[in-house]
Amino acid sequence: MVNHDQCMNLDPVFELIGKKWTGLIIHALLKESKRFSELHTTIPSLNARMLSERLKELEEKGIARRTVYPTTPVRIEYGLTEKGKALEPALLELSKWADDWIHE
Amino acid sequence: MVNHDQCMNLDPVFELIGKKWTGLIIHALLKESKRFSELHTTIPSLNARMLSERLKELEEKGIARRTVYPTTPVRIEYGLTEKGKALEPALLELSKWADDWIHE
DNA sequence: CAGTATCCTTCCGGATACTG
DNA sequence: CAGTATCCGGAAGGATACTG
Repeated sequence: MVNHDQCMNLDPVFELIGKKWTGLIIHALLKESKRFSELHTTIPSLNARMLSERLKELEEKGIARRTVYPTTPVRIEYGLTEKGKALEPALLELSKWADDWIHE
Repeated sequence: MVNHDQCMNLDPVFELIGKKWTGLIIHALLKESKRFSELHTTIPSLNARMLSERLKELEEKGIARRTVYPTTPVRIEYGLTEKGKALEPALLELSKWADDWIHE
């Protein structure tokens, strides 16, 4: 569809992680796996429907993983796959850039 | 509005560069300044209205700069500011991640 | 060449209410 | 707790035609 150009690989990246909240969710999961409600309180301004939708997308993209622990009551945790964890350096660079250049 | 949290600085970043085409445009300008039509042919699937809109946004954010050379005919070039150029490491990391993890 | 104007459809995402 | 269903307004963005 598009020419082979070495810069073209950036477009899919932003389609994967450019949506609202996605970066925040990934960042929150980088440190450790979290339950739905933990994510919910970590990012208070993000409502449940959005969170659910984003998590489902991240699962489909192979970035996040949903694990069910059959305890009583069940414990459901979201964590990152290798692919997801591999985003850390990039997010770190973005974060650094924000520190340097975004002053409110 | 939201709690002070060290991860919160990622949200504005994606608001700045998360929109469709933005990453591609910045990447294209990293190597060298380009004219409108050059950008247009570099990213063929991006139409003129979008390109114009994104460039205007990037200017407002202080990431790109529009320079008019009063030659005949006038030559208009778009380049990156220091702030824009500072995004290179982050884009590189994202690009690396794409190479490693996005196989069609 | 370097855009702008207009139209029009799809997608996004917030609020709210409900479920096992 | 961990979500899903539904509704709905507004923004995003593609196509096309036009301008100095």
